[in-house]
Amino acid sequence: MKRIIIHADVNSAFLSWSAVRLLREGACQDLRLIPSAVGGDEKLRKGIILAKSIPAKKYGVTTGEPIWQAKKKCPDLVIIPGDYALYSRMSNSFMSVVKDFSPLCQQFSVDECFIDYSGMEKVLGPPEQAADELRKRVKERLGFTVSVGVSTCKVLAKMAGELKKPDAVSTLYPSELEEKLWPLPVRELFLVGRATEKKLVSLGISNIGALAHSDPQMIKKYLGLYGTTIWEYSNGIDPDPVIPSDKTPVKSYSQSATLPVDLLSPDEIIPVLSKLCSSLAYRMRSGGACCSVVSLYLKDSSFNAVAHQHRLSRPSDITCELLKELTALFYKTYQGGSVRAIGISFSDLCSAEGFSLSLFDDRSLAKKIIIDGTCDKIKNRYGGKALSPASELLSPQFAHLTRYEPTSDRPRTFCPF
DNA sequence: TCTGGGGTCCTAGGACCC
DNA sequence: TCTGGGGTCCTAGGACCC
Repeated sequence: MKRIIIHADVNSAFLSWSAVRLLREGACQDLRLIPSAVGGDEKLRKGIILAKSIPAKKYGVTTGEPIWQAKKKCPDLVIIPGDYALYSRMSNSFMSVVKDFSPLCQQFSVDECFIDYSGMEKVLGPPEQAADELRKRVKERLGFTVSVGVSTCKVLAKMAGELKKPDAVSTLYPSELEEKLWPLPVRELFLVGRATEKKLVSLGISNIGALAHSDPQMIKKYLGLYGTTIWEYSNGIDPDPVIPSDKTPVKSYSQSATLPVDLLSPDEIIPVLSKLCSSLAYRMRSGGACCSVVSLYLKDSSFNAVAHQHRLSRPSDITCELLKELTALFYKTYQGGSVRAIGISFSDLCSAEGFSLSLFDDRSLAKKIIIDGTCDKIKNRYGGKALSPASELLSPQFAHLTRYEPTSDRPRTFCPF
């Protein structure tokens, strides 16, 4: 059976989603049609471009660049703030339409997915026709556009979608590689970033065709396993199957925050660490997981980052245990000076099922587990702001770090641990 | 005026064991 | 006194994606 993969990608997702919402609320201007962008808050030192409209792209505005720099390129650029709750709802709506179209789909990011269409031609018609049907359905039901790519493997379907934007269907079958893929700069290939581009160019390889025709042993010698992968991609080889999203386990949880002001001492930093830890531990428990490795990174005002990690003697999902480990890592990492950003992650995950129960023999642990469980129930019922570490009283400016917890307007109560 | 946040995967070096 | 090599685990850091 011939393999057919379809890839769908929302055009300028964050910007489109905000634009659709504003139009529904009565705005007369469609942000997608003028130079515009979604940007972070400059006052909170998060002033970068998160998504831009196609007209903004024509001015050279790029995702990830500082807002002031983008405005230099395009003085009339309209900047709107991000709305993550909206994006999460829009992403879910998008995936519902896709799943309705075909259950054999894999969500690849907030605004992208793959569908395995193999063997479905007899029921739903030629893949190009089906892809166009999906494009129309999303536009009619949700009001935003997608680019859809069709090919015989995931990487080519994804690259196909890049060929024509917005609101379009493109194919990139193996027979079309020479015409459509190979003339493109090597940087356009999936997984070729700035560093790899530099190495490839130094080897005399500047377009995808040159990579496809190069000696794979030589590429492997310079770029390792990764080199073999991109060489295969350039030749349209990608056996990676479409795995439904509910069958792809989460590998790690992480949370980080750039602070509105630099912090200068452990007394200021530890409360933030505590906040991140309780928020992330809650998220991990909600996912039914325990971790065996905790990591911490600190970024100073010069953007130098240091990271340390530690393997636990046994897996844990208990907030105060995780915080104890993170605090020890902090003192190992922190050499004094200013801290601009702080991040933590929990990895090497295992299922929490039955695990906590086995720790109940230890009375002090049992207490901690009960405390976490009670806090989680309160958060689930009354929202993440219903409970906060008492340390937050000393640093209320960091209250916004819990954006992954459920929201509620109920009054907050401080919890003494 | 600078430069977010959440992920995955790979590599390399050191420790340790057999 | 001087000397092996293979395997695994742990940790730090980098590259890439959206």
